[in-house]
Amino acid sequence: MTSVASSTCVSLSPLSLFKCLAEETRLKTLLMLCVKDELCVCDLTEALNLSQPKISRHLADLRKCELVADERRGKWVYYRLNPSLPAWAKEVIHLSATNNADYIEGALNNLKCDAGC
Amino acid sequence: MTSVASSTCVSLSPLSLFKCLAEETRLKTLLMLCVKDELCVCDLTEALNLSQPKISRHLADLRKCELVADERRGKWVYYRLNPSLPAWAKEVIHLSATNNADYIEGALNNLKCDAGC
DNA sequence: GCAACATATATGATTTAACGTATTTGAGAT
DNA sequence: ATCTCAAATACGTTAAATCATATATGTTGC
Repeated sequence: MTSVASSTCVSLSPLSLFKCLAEETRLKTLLMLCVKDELCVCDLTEALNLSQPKISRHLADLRKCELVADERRGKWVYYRLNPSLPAWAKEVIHLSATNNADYIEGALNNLKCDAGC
Repeated sequence: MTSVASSTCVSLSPLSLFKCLAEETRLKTLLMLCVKDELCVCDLTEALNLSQPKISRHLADLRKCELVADERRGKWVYYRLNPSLPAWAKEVIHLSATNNADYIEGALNNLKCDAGC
C-alpha cells in the first residue's frame, strides 16, 4: 500500500532477502524499522534485550544486503529501511509487520519513548 | 491480489515462513508451486535438476511447516501450496513469484509439459 | 508373491551460520 | 591529549543446516 517514490532500485535476489529475514534478531529489527521508521543501535539492544555486538553483527548483515541504510548523527548511528528497496521487497516486509504485530509487540514495548515514539 | 477463500487458517510464524524461504531448493519449489498450481516430486527433481532425496527432504521441511499439501495419486505424490495458509503468507509468496520471474524461469523451462503446463 | 518404479527417511560427514568475549574505531566532552 | 560512551569488527567455539549415499516404504502390474 504505502507506495513511497523510490529513486533508484537496489538489486536484491529473493533468496538473499529471505536469508536476512530467517533469523529472529534480523527479522524483528526489520519489522520494527518498518513500524518505527528509524532506530539507533542502542534502541535495538534495549528493545530486543540483546548484547550490543550481537545487534551490530546482524545489522552488518542487513547492510551488506542493502536492506537497511545507516546514518551517524553524533555518537549514535541510526538505521532505517533502505528507501531504494524494490517495491516487492518493501511490500513483503510491510505485510509481515502489519500481519504479525504480536511478534514484535514485546520489543516495541521495551523502547524508551524519548524521541520518535 | 488473488484472494482465495480459505476455510481454516494454519498458524504460521513469520520466522518459520522465512526460514523455509531461505534456501534455494525450497524457495524455488514454493515459487514454482505458486505458478504451476501442482507438481509431483519427479517434476521438481527434473525442473531443478537435483537428486530425488534432496527434493524429498526439502519437501518434508515444507510439509512440517504446513506450507505445502501433498496428495498421493497412484505412484506419484503431488504437491501444492497449502490453501489454508494465512493470507499474508500467500501474498508474500505470490509477490515474490511474480516479481522474480527470472529466478524460476530456468526451472520452469525444464518441466516436461505433458499434463498441467 | 515378486519386480519395477516413485517417494520417503536414516546415517554420518561437511559446510554454514550464530555466538560470546575481547578489542578497535569513532565522536564528543573536558 | 585523554576520558567516556556508542558502535563495529576480530577470533575462536558451538550449534544448526545441508548434503551424498544407502536403505526403507508404498504402489502398480505381472
